[in-house]
Amino acid sequence: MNPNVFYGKMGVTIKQIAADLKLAISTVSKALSDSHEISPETKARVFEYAERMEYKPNPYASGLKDNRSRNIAVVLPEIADSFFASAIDGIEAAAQTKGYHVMIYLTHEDAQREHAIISELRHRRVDGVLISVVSNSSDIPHLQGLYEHGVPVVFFDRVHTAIDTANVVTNDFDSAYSAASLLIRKGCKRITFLALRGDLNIIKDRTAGYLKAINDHGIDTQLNPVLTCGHQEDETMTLIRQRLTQEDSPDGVICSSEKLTTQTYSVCHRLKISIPEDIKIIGFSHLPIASLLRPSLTTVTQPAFEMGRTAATLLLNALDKKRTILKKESIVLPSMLIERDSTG
Amino acid sequence: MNPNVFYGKMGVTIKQIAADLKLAISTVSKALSDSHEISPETKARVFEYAERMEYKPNPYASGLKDNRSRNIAVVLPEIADSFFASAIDGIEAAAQTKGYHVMIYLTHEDAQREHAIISELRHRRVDGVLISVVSNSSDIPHLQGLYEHGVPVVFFDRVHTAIDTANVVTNDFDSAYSAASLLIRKGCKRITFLALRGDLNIIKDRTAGYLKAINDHGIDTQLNPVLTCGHQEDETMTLIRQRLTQEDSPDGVICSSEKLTTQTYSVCHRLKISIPEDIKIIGFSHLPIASLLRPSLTTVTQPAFEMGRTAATLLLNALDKKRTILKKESIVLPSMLIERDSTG
DNA sequence: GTGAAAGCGCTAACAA
DNA sequence: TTGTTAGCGCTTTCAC
Repeated sequence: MNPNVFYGKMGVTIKQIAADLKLAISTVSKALSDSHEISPETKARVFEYAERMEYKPNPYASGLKDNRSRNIAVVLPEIADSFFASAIDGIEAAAQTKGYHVMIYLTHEDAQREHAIISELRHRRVDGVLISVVSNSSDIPHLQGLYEHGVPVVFFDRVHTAIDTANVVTNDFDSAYSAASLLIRKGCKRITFLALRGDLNIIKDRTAGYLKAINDHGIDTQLNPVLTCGHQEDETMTLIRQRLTQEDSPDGVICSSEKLTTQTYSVCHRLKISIPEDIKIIGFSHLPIASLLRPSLTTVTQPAFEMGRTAATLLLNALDKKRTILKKESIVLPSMLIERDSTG
Repeated sequence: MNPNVFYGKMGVTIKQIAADLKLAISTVSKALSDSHEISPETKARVFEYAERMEYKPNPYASGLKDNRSRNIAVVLPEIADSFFASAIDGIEAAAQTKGYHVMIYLTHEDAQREHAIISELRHRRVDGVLISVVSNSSDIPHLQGLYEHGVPVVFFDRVHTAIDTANVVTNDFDSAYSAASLLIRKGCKRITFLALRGDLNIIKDRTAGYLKAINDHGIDTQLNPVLTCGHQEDETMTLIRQRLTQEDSPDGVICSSEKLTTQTYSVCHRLKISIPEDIKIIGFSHLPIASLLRPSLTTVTQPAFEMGRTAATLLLNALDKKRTILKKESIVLPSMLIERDSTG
């Protein structure tokens, strides 16, 4: 069969159906939406014919009227992080049940890229935006603009509190507090907290929780510092290696992100520092295979799927009611501290 | 500030600009597209005003004309698998550079869901589709229909050869052959190949490569069987556990998917079967942290990012040329067998 | 109960 | 060089 037969064969339009059935376009439109002002016979004819022709309304044509596409955007720093992968899973689940479609945008921790993406989203390609930001200090005006122009925004995980909208987070402060307390309880005297450069609320909260625990236990803060790492892999690995080989090297580490966690493990493996004997490690990570690591990793595990689903549901509910301004609220879903072998 | 001030404040339209500048709509349109038939002065005025008003064309309004949205769909079994996460990364990278937008659909290994999604995509919400199918036996008519109705389809990884379009795969047969050869070389006498239920080309190819290796080495096929697992976690774990505890239990396992790999590791850990002494393991997996597992895992690692990017590029190039029928071709990107401790 | 017509935001053929 | 008009596919008044 010649493939060109099909070339450009588009779906049937309402116009086509109207012509074929010798009806007015509006009659067909009403019939298809099961309007009461159309006779049962006509409806039947139209339905049957539409079915046979596999008619499907063009979503963007209908959307043109009320300016909706039923598309939402998800803007993320990266996707290779299992937290974000699971979050997307949750978002997609919520979207599918509500008849929305999910567009993915990756910022790769680059504020400029994020900026470009946000700008692009002003064009009304999507009805709303779910975002986990690159940094707190960047791009507030743009996000604010997006929001003000009728594209609602819901933050999740990495939030901007400067913008008055809904967000979904986890209890970062408390989790870090618990993590530090665990290490202290396990006898660690020189803990290092690995923070992430970039002015992020979640990192600030985790750091604060850690410091509070150190303080509450009356421990020397000098010996239990915070080490701030960047997003560059080589640089960070070097930093971690230096820290683990210096004099008075730490006997406990809390890694505030998934990447930092795996990087720390790598360094320990290479330097043959044994976990948990020489050093105990806790990672903020959603890794499903934490238990298969060498040794199995004690984690603060975020409710990633639920956070994604909750954020999406908040957004979608608003959209369904055609509300583009969301009540400022913060939904906090708890993380879990799961003890495994890396804390001995 | 009262948030309601902004409620529903949409972007400026070309109509608005025309009215404000006392120009015809078409003049503005042409000016904005830098048409040669508009005077420099008018252009300047329009540009400047559009800039000031932050005018952005509505993508779906323009798309209505030529029936394009510049959206593409990516249909995947799951996202928690690091292969697919990386593939999305590659797809998104290609899309961003070409000005396309990526929509994600998750089938969760469910043929019905896949079917529903494919149907939905017929509605011209997207200009093209990248898909990694749930199964070979399902849904050919629907995909064919999609394709024939002018929505080009490119398969990647899990392909349908029944449809005459482009696809991107990796050298599954050869990789499995190499994997089996490695185990044989390492002295394994009773290898089990864990296949995945569901009529997938990649699994068939991997299985075939494995069997060929067994044959080529003149080894007893009875003692080196293929065990087919399902997608249900509990069921699969039980199956694996039974296999590893039976009489004449295997001294080598090749896991044909990422999930099977981690499940096999879990079982070994629980049963305290030591890798690689009691059993050697190779996994088809893109896991970035394979080296951190206990013990580090020998993998067949797919070029996930490249596969995604290549598939997207094929599709996008066709779309740019308004070709909706793609030449039937198969691009094969090589996987890498990376030896680590799990094969001793 | 059905149809004509306007309009969503934009492009493009054709007039002026 | 600029403006008028028609039309993309669909919805929604408003007439008949």
